[in-house]
Amino acid sequence: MEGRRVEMSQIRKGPWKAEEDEMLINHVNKHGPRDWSSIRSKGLLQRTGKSCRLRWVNKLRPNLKNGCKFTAEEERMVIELQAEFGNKWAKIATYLPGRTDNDVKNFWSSRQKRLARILQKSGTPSSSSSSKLLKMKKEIPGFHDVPVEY
DNA sequence: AAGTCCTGCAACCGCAACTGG
DNA sequence: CCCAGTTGCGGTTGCAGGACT
Repeated sequence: MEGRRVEMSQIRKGPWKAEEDEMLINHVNKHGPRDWSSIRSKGLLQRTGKSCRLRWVNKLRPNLKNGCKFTAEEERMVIELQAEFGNKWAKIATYLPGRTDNDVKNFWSSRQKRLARILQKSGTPSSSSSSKLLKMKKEIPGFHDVPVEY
């Protein structure tokens, strides 16, 4: 039996294909980075306006630092700005050329998890025996840039 | 060599904020 | 002013691929 019928919604979700990217870039080149929902109403793509905007802002826009890790300098800035503004990722991203709010958010989230792991390991003595989740045996990578509390 | 476990990232969701009719 | 549609934001999740056993 066929599981799901082909989406009645006719709205595509998930990873973007190269042709979709091309179509989106083309639209932005013609009309600028706006009118996102017209892309679907004109039948150019089966994506929601939200999805188009997100794709453009995070991956297609020119001058993005895609796929390269945050530098120590960028890391310092994020920490500092987060302390000042809180989780205002879009605002923080405006201080970091080539980085998006999603980049900053992901960076922060990963960092938080990393810190939590380290705390768990060094902090609570009893926890070391509890679950298999705690078998982070080897020393934490990048221990040098850890807390830096302010 | 082959699972299994983790991690990081792309993209989603819900709601808030804005816009124009 | 209200309402409907659109855009912006922050939190969250699913999964591909690397690390570990």
